Amino acid sequence: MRFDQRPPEPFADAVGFLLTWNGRRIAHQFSAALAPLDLRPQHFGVLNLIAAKPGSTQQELVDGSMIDASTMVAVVDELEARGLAERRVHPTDRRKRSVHLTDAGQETLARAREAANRTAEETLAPLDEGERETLKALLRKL
Amino acid sequence: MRFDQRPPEPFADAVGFLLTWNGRRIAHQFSAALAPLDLRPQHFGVLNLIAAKPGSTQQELVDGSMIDASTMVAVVDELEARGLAERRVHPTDRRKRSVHLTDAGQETLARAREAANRTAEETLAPLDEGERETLKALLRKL
DNA sequence: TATTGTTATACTCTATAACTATA
DNA sequence: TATAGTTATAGAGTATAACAATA
Repeated sequence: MRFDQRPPEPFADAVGFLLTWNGRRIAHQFSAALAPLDLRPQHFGVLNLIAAKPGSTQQELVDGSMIDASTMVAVVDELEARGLAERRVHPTDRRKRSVHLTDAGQETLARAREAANRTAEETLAPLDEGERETLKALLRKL
Repeated sequence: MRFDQRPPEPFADAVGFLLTWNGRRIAHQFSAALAPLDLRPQHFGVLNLIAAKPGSTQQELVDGSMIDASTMVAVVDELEARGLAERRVHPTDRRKRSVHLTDAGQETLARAREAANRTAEETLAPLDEGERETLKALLRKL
């Protein structure tokens, strides 16, 4: 899908289309903003979840995200392979793994958050502060 | 991706996330609404383009949509195989194909438009008329 | 029996590149 | 040489189902 052109006119009138199109466009830009850090949106989301609750089990990460169990394994695998997170044995249940951030993971998360904020700022530039709040409120209502 | 649950709280505060999530959710519902007619959103879009300009070449359909040329071949193939559209020889350029709707295509398009409107109505139910206009205006600005 | 994590696999969707026939 | 349409193929991304270890 190309985002370098305006959406074709016949469609630009439908709210649903506008939402879908803008949603994809923003997801795409967000993804591009994380690329220099070698992260995809999923990694960013999971890093945030771990930071919010260190020692989460993978099941908890699945519940807190919209990623299914087998994909979560792959995401945590990648984070672990790159030294951003680590699996530890769970204190009371040997089936479970407690997932924690490493120091490198903390740093990478901080930089990713900066990148995310910068992109959000760029994307929302056409809207002033009040308009952003209005948009957020409307989207929450949906 | 599951849309049967609310988005996880830590993310629900970011406008970008809300846009992406709602965009996907709506695309998903739209897709589901077209499924009984055995159409995917792409088919619907292309049917609309043909209806707007009967006899369009596939290149014109590509330019008017966000679908690339090889995918367009597949979409038109499917429409043609199901008797909704047909390729005719182009009057002046034998490389080109003029794509037209059949009567069945017209009817299916009409029913698809109804389904699309119905779904849009359901999805946007939480918003009153003024709010919908505001949302549309904000999304156009982005 | 049920759950956690895992693996292997299949499936969807789309883009890329190469080909043909025409211009 | 360039363009319209086509085909074959490869890639990303995700979901499904089956499995081992543990509860």
